[in-house]
Order: sequence, then structure tokens, then C-alpha cells
Amino acid sequence: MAAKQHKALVIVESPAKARKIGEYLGKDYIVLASMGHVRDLPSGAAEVPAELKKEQWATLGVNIDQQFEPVYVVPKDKKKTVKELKDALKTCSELILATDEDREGESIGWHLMKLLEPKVPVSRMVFSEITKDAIQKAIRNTRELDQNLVEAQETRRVVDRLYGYRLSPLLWKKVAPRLSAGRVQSVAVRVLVRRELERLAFRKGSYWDLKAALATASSARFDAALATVGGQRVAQGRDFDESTGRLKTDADVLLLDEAQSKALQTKLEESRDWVVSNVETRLQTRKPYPPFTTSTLQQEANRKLGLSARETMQIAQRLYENGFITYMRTDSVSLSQEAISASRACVTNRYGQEFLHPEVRQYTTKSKSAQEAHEAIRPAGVEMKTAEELSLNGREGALYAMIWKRTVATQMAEAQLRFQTVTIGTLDVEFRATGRHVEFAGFFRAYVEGSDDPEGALEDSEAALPPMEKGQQLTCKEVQALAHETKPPARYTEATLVKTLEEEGIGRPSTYASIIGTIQDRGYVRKQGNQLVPTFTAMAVTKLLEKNFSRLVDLQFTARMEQDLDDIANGQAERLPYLKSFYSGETGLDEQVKQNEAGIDPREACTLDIDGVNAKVRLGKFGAFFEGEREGQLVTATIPDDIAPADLTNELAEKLITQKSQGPQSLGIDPESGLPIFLLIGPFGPYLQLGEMKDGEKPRRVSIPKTRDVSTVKLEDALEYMKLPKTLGPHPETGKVVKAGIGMYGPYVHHDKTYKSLDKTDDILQMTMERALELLAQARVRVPVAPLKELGAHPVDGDPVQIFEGKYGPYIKHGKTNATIPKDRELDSVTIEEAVRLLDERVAKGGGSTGRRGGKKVTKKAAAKKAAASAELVTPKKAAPKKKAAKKATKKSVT
DNA sequence: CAGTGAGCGAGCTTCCGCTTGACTT
Repeated sequence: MAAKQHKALVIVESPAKARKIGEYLGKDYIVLASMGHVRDLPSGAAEVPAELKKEQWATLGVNIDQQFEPVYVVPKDKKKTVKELKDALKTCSELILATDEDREGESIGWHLMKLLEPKVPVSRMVFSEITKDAIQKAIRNTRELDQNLVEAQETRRVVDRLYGYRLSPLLWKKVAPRLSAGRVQSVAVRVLVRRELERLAFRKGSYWDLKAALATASSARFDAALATVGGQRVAQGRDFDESTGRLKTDADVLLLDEAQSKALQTKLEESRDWVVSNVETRLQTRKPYPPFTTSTLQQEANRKLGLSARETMQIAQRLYENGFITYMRTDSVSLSQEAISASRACVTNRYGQEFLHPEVRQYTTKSKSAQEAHEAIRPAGVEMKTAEELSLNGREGALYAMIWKRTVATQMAEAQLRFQTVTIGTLDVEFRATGRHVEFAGFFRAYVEGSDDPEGALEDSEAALPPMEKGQQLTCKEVQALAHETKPPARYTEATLVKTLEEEGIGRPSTYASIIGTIQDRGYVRKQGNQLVPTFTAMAVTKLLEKNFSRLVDLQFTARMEQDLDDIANGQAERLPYLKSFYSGETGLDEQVKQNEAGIDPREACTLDIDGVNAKVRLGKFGAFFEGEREGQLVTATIPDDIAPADLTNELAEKLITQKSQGPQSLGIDPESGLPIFLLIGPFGPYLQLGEMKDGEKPRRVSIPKTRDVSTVKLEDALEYMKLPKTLGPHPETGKVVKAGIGMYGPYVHHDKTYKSLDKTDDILQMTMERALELLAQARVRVPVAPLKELGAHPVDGDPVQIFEGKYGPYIKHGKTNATIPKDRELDSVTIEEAVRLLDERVAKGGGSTGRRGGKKVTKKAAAKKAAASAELVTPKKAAPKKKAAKKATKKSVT
């Protein structure tokens, strides 16, 4: 008796948006969220509809013989959403598609229509800011779905699928299983690899110069740097060629070495005649930076707050969901009227009229690929409350404060700076000093990019010089000779990589963070502090792609694709000719892959020629290794995991190969057993072994802690390490023994049931009872949690079955198996029989019973299993060193 | 918890872009 109410169903993409829009539209509308895309190409064999499985193109999900017709499926995690939307539509008399106003949003709208098969009128509503006015206006001005835009999206989707799913399998065959290639990731990796090669080619250059501390009669001292000698400019870093480490041939400069600079220093120290020969002043105005987009927010949060792109997005998501900021995935720098007037009011109140920019400042997006479906990231609403006023603290507060400052600053006055360059002459030598003075702080008052503390930054920038005029006499307090070395081009960080990708139009706001995740998960990149370091695998894959698919890994590929997609969106081109030219024919992707499948030698693809290193670098199943020759024999030697490609030197290669060819080196003989002690390197790092391997019998082994420099381990210490675990003595309180040893997770002390890892600064060989007690006192005491209820013994093994309170509500525990209790279930009425049934169901479902910190391989498998979302999937036996779970499991690899 | 760069092998891996909860000591 569902008397059809005359309500309209409005579908947007995000639930937070749905809530807000629901408020503005009132009770005649039901506003729901699609949660992004609702249909997609099948992601793998498991999702391909049964009737298509036997098709050649099944796993592509695109019928390449029939006009590249895509196969669309509703992914498992979207089934629920789709059902909810269908149910809601049954009660409505109108459907309004209010997905984002961009290519992807238009497509989501179209897919929704295909899926929901509405029998009621459908319209398309768009808006770019979420205010009551804007929404009400938008709903009065609906339009039709734009089929051209939908087609452009589908073309994008198909190109990405064909690119990724044709090239990746080629990499599996030629380089290593589970690798991947893609329009975005392969270019990202290539960017990192090219920089690494520049670093590899880099040769250090060194030069000297002088620094003089000078002062006027009345001023404090200031520094000036040597500029010219005898009229010739003195060499600086930029005069050096990075690949030779020598002066560029066209550089007409004077290169000073140590002796020359020190001689000059002595000479100048005696000079009493220092005169200002020139004073130049230049005024500069600085405009505030545009408000944040996803990309600039990620860059700035990485620089200022040390957050990864992913962390930034997680925090921003929370701020957005709680209504503190506008939508965080955007490529637009435009601010709504609401935001502009709120910011201007805020500037006047907080800093005064003089700090307000006289006119409204609006920014326009430069990026060509921008789609601008949202406004810039800014504090939501009209009040412009500060983080303190909103009681935000921690990382949320810090990120919000950054957004607040950047937004408010956009409406502030320009900053006025005065730069001064003073040239000082003495003998035949010139020195130069530059000063900067902030004439008017303007927006600096609120915000200085790259600096966390505007006030402090203002003072720093006050490196002004004392007033000086031409001909003025100065006194010299000190002259120093300084050595300099040129530095290789810096590795990319998350911030600089995101910046580069955005500039090239590669990737979208919603994907910057996940790109960085993907290239790490696939083992192309490793993070070292803030640096992104490409691996040898990345080098090999990039080499293969550059050589055989140069068009596809060109930085311009995406930009060109975007132009074609624009043409399709404008109705000036069609998808089919574009897809054909990309995939089919002589020069198409299909043919290229086929040729290379036959043509590429896997052994060659896995071999790298490194400039300056005689040995070959090759990729094996267990990582990269050197292959060299000793006495006519091929010798292979593992390259340690923490060695980056640019760190390779011929010396390192020779050393490792020699070591390997000589076999295990004995550090000496253990006097007790008479056996030699070997220093060896295994998959988990260096370790010591007493005696040779005998069949069946494993010799005694002990790891060397990561904190210890292996080259300093001599027989004496080796003997000490071999004594581990050793007893330190009885615990003064319990009388039970306290031990020190090295285990899976590194060096530890142990007492009773408590284990505690040593600090980085502790040396296990120097461990004393006193320090051990200190460490044990720090150990987290495991208080056994009392069960909520005992259900009795399990019928199979007699172990107890108990109910515990967990983070997500009560659960049943038996051994290592946990099972959820259905939400609506009364705890008191759960019987042992029911509990056993729930536990069995849990086991049958798979997963869940393995401890997270258990065996490392188990953890990985469990995670891989989850990802595959397939119940009976058997994970292959081959150990994959870098996989999905790698992020969470990295800690395990520490000895 | 350990020395390799691979021998047999069914069926699997993989893309980009849009969006949240998911589930469990």
C-alpha cells in the first residue's frame, strides 16, 4: 500500500553532501549518495559474467572486436548502495541526478539511470557550491544528461583499461609477476627513475669562497660574500656541470681552491680599506597564493606538517564530514561569493582595514586538465572560525589552520618588500651583501608559504642591511674561507611528485594519494624518510617501456589524450576512431604488445647497465644482484635492500662480488667448540653462524642488530653475540631470571612473561641488569581482559568459549577465532551451541582467525586474500617480497 | 629466522577514478 508520495529522489556522490543538500531542499526531496561510481568494468576474472568468461577479451572487460563495447558490472561493495537507491526510487515520482559537474560525475549519473531504469521523469542538476541559494537555484534549472561527456568518460575508462591490462601481463612475462603498468603510474615511476639516473650521473664539484663580516660605524655586523677577484666572477654551484663535476666550459669564472682562498683570506684580513662601491635597491610586491586545491594542500601539508598525501586526505575527510571545510578533492582555486565576503569580513575584524585588499581577489585555475566541479578547499560556512574557536587540535587543527590562513590571506593586501644589494670593494676584490626588508607585511601577517609560524617568518625575513651609501667606509671584523660542494638534484618527495604530476595534468585530485600508494605497493618505489626512491625493478620496467612503448610513457601522453577527450565531449570527435587509433592497426597497442611479447628477451629486460659500474645489475626473484666475474667464474652477489640505484659505485660492486667469491669469511675460531664463526648475510640481514652447515643439522645462528655497523664486528664481539640469549641474573623482586637476546623483532630483554625491545641507543652486548630492569619497567603490562561472559568448554577441544567486549561491540572468542554476535542479539541468551555455530561459520568464511602479528607470510596471505575477495583463493606459494600488505607488515622485516 | 637469482604447474596477478565504511585483540 505504498501510496506513492510525490517526492523527488536526488542522488549526489557523497553522503556528507547529501545531508547538507537535504537540509536545503526540505521534505519534498529524498537526497541519497551513490558513493562514487556504481558500475565499472570487471576488475578481474572473478567479476566477469559467466557467459563471457570464454571470450578472448573477457578479462579486459572490453569487447575489442565489437566497437570496444564495455562490460559493466556492479562491484560487490556497491550492491548494497544500488539496492538502497532502487528501493528509494520506488517511493518517488521524480529522479534528479545531482552528481558532480565533471566528466566522471556525468558518467555516474548516466550509469545510475541505466541501473535504476526509472519509470519517472529524470533530470540532471548541477551546482558548484553548496549554499541554500545555489542549491535552490540549481534545482529550478535542471538539464538533460550530456551524452557526449558520458562518452568521453567511457573513452577515458577504456583507454586506461587497455593500457593497464595489456601492458601489465607483458611485464609479468618479461620482468616479474604482479607488476603493473598504467597511464598514470608508469609516468610517475618514470619521473622518479629519470631523477635517479641524473643522480647516478652526477659528479661532485667543489669550490671555495670567502665570507666577510662587515660593519658600519654604528651598525651590528653583517655578512657579505666574495663576488669578484680582479674583475672576474668567482665560481658558484651553478657554474658546475652536474654530470662531470667540472666547471661548465662556457663559464668565464674564477675557480678558487683551498690554498688560493686561504691566501686571499690572509691578504684581505690585513686590508683596512673596505668601501661601499654600489648600492642597489629594488621594491617588490608579493601577492597571496591561491586558495588550496587537493594538490597544493597535499604539498603544503607534506612540507609544513610532514604528512603524507594519504594522511592529509584522511584528516581532510574528517574535517569535511564534520562540516569544517568544503570538499577536499578539487582542482579549482575559485572561491564562492560566500567565502570571499566571509574572508573579507574576517580580515577587517582581525587585522584591520589596512590589511584588506581593496578589491575582491578571485583566482583562476591555470591547469588545463582541471574540471572544476567544486570550489577551492576552504573553511566551510560564513563564519571563518579559527581552529581554536572550533576547538580543533592535533593534526586536524594544524591542517585546518593551514586552510584557514590560506583562505583568509587571499583577500589580504599585497606584501611590500625592499631588497638591497650592496657591493663592497677592497684591494682588487668585490664582496656582495643582500638584505631584505618587509616594508608592509600585508598577507604575510596571516600566512607565509612553507613556514609554520608567520610571526617568526616575518622576523627571519627581516634580514635587512644597515643603511649604507656609496663611498662609505666599512670595517672588516672577520674573513672566513669556506669550502663548498655541489649537490646532486634532490630526489622527489610526495609533495614534489604530486606537484609535477598535476603540472603535467597526470592523475586527478582523488588519485594523487593513491598513486603514491600504488607505486610503493608494486615495489617500484620505497620511501626513505621523505624521499621517494625508485627501486631496481622501477629502473628495469621504465627501461622496457621507454624502449618499446615510448609514446605511452611520454609525459605528454595524458595531455594529448585529454585534448581528444575534450573533442569528444564537445561533440567534435567520436570515441570509436580514437580508440581504434589507440589500440588497433599497425601502430596500435595490440600489435605493439604482440610484437614485444615475441621480441623482448626477459633476461635482457631484467639486466641493467649502470654507468660507471663494471658488473651487471640483474633482477632476480629475491631482489637485485650484481653479476660479475672472478677467475673466469660467474659470481652473483645480492645488493642490500637499502642501497638505492644512485648509490651504486663500482667499488661497492667489486667489494660485494669479491666477498661472495671468497665464500663465507670466518671471523676466527670459537675457542670453546673449536668451530669457525662466519659472518653471513641472509634475507633478514647480517648474521653470525657457528660452524658449517651440516646435513639436517642447523648450526647455531644469531642476528646482528640493525643498529650495529657490521664492518666493526670482530671475533671478540662475535663470540659475545653467540652467547645470546644470556642470563643477566635473578630479578630482584620475583627472583625469576632476566635474559637478554636477539629475536625476530631485534634485541630484547625478557623476564617472566614480559618481553621488551631495546632502544636504538642500547647495545645488547653492554646490557646490564640495571638497564634491563629499566626497560622492563617501560614494557606495556598486558592486563588480561576479563571476559564479559563464560559460555563453557568447546565441544571439540574443551577450550573455553568466551564473550569479550571489542572495539565494535561484543564478540565470541575461542582460541584464536573470533566471531561477531549479531547486532540485535541479547548477550545473555547466547548459548554455547549458538556460539559454536557462529564460530564455525566464521572459520568457514575464512580469514579472521589469523593473528595480525603472527607469522609474516600468514599476514600477507590473509591480506592478499581479503583483497582478492574470493573465498577459496589459494595464494601462490611464491613469496612476493613487496605486496599489498607490505605497508602494515614492514615492521616485521626488522630482523 | 637464513644463502637463492630456478625444474614441474592451475589459475591468478593488472588499470584509473569516483566515493565510504569495512569489521573485529
